Amino acid sequence: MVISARVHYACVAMLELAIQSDEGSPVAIREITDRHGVPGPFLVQILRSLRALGWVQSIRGSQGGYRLSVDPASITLLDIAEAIGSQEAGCRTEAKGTPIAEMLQAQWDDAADASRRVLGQATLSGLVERARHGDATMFYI
Amino acid sequence: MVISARVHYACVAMLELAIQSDEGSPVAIREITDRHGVPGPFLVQILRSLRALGWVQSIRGSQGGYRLSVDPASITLLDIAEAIGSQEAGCRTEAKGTPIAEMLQAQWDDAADASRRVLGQATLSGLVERARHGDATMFYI
DNA sequence: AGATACTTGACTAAAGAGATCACATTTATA
DNA sequence: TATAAATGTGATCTCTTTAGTCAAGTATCT
Repeated sequence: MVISARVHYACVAMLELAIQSDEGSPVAIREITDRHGVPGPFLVQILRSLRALGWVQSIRGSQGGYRLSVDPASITLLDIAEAIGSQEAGCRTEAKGTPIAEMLQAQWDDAADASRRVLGQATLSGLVERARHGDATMFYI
Repeated sequence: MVISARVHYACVAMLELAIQSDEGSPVAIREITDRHGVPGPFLVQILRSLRALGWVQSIRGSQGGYRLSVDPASITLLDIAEAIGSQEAGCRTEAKGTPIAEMLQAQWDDAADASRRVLGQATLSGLVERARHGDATMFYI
């Protein structure tokens, strides 16, 4: 499970949208880039992917922006990492299927599963809750 | 924890040496490449790294080869992955230290730790034992 | 001597990550 | 209706890492 900048930014964006999903107005890209120092055009690219997944909705024009279009309790960091990230988990060794290689592969898979289990339990809503209770500086607005 | 081909091959090599550590004669690179289809010159490069770590010993000349120079019970897959692999675990996000970013970072760290815990328990001797008992085809010679 | 096997250092090709840009389109609001 | 504020789209670019290669040299057993 490799966490690239792309995946990290995608999670930041989803969390920002989840936090502000109560309020009616959509969130502009600028709001996110300003707060997190994410390169603007790069975030656009990532939001496009998120939109293609049906997880966010975009509103064009003045006062436009993005809004979460799914229940934040139904999306985990694992979902985002697997949807946005590229490599198909673990190691693609191929080569010859010797017993040693197979045994190793099983270990790599076990390790990857352990990571996945952790990330699969972190829902957006859970993280938002945690942030709200744990740290007062989470309240913007 | 990313398992590159380099790390995988390093583990294959260490396991091969561990299996044949009983016998007096060293193991030639050819024996390993023949059995596992690893590109020869690439394996040489990897064995150099392992030698620099003090984990294997090389014997030059005819009838030469490599031999394990540490207790196979003292080396885990995690040790090999961290020594041979490049990236310093997890995600180097930097950017701004917002609460969201920190919270995410903690999750990435948790996930990486979960992987490490799995690999940290897989010692070479443990794997060799398992292979010997679980699968008769492990016996070469 | 000669075959076998490791030593060393430099080198290359391909892929992926992380952006960046220009230009088009949509919409609220004055 | 003009305009500013936003997103939409596709192409492109550079840098780093990964995987793998090559050539020439050195040591040792038989």
